Amino acid sequence: MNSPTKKTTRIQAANQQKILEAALDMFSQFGYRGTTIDQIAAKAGMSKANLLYYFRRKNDVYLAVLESILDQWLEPLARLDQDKDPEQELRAYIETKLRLSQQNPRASRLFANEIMQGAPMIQPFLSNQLKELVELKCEVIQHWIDNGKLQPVKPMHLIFMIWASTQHYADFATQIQALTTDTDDKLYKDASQTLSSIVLRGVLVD
Amino acid sequence: MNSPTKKTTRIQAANQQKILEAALDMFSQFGYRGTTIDQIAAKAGMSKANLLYYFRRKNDVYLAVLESILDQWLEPLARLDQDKDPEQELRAYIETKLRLSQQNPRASRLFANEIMQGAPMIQPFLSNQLKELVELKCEVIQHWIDNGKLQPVKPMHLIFMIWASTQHYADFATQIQALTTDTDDKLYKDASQTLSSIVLRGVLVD
DNA sequence: TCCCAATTTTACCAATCGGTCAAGATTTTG
DNA sequence: CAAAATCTTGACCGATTGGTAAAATTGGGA
Repeated sequence: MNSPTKKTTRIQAANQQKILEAALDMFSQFGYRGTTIDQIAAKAGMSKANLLYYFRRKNDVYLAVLESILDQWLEPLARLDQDKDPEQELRAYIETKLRLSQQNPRASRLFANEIMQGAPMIQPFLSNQLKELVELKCEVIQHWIDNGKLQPVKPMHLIFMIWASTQHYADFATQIQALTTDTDDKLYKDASQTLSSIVLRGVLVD
Repeated sequence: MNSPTKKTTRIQAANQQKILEAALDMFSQFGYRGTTIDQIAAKAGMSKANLLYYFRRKNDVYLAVLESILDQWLEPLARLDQDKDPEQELRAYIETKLRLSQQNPRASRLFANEIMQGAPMIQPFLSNQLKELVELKCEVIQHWIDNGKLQPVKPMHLIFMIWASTQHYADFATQIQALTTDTDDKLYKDASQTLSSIVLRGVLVD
């Protein structure tokens, strides 16, 4: 099943997918400790023992789901291009992050949950891949600042600000739904407009 | 113990406090389902049965901790004063929220955790107290916009932005610690400077 | 169609979980 | 100081949890 030399059968592919979907739902809501194998199995429409035929332990399911979302997390930031216009780059970055939040809020919440639990499973990812990428992109932002294209802000904190304000719509969706009756599309449209205008007006040099 | 006519003894006061402290720690990390009574008791330095002498059920502990932080959540936003200068008010709001994040990150994470679990315990708080306050303060912000003091942004989204970017330092502290070696004080000082400058430059009318 | 591999289900296990209770220890009160 | 009140804890309970093994069922290829 996790052997690279074995073929994945039709049933395996289907069931693994079902399990990962169900697991994403449950882990993103209740975290690792708060989610039971039975919950995931029920959501995936199978028995617990059946689920454990495909993934040996609860931990393996969790890691598989986490791994399935981590590349998504790196990708938008990796796109920030030093040689392009900062206004366009930052606007695109905010857009992409909001699109992610809208299209896969559970992934955002899973990530948030993992971080709040102290990131037991992804500490290497944070300290290596993410750290390297963030440092690289801080240099991009600093380059723009040094060239007089952006106001002198702390690059890392600008990145945090964009992460925070775009992910918020996914992570705190329950709160937001209690506060507004806007449709999803209107909500994200207004978010995009507001965040872009404030961030860009706040960092661009005229 | 929860009877309003009974005196709280010295030991009760001390032990209840210990339990709430320990519970804040555990619930903020693992959420309701992921936290056991034994964990809390161990952290509070007592037996599980002793803990249950003071709080009848796990749910009662959870509610007590939640209730102890919810007023903190309303208070900074409640202070936004329509008759004062928006620059000062927004700056103060950001400052206060960052102070909260720095001084009680666990409360922030507990709140985030409760929201991500679908807010089963605080739906009334969200729909009533918080909603009313947010609507009221949206009018304050809209008033400033109508008087030409702020750029025309969606008030609710400005509030979300400030919440998101200030709470992020508490909620994602593990991630931030992996990305930077700054001291806590330097981190929050830079956060304050960056967030204030971007938000204020982004919404103030010159 | 048959046979074997893959998949699913059932039954089971030890450990943990939220909670209860009663007895002994400690603190408070008059 | 003694009695009453409060506090603490070990033992216990039924239910749940992550997981295992074997039996039953299904799928696929010759």
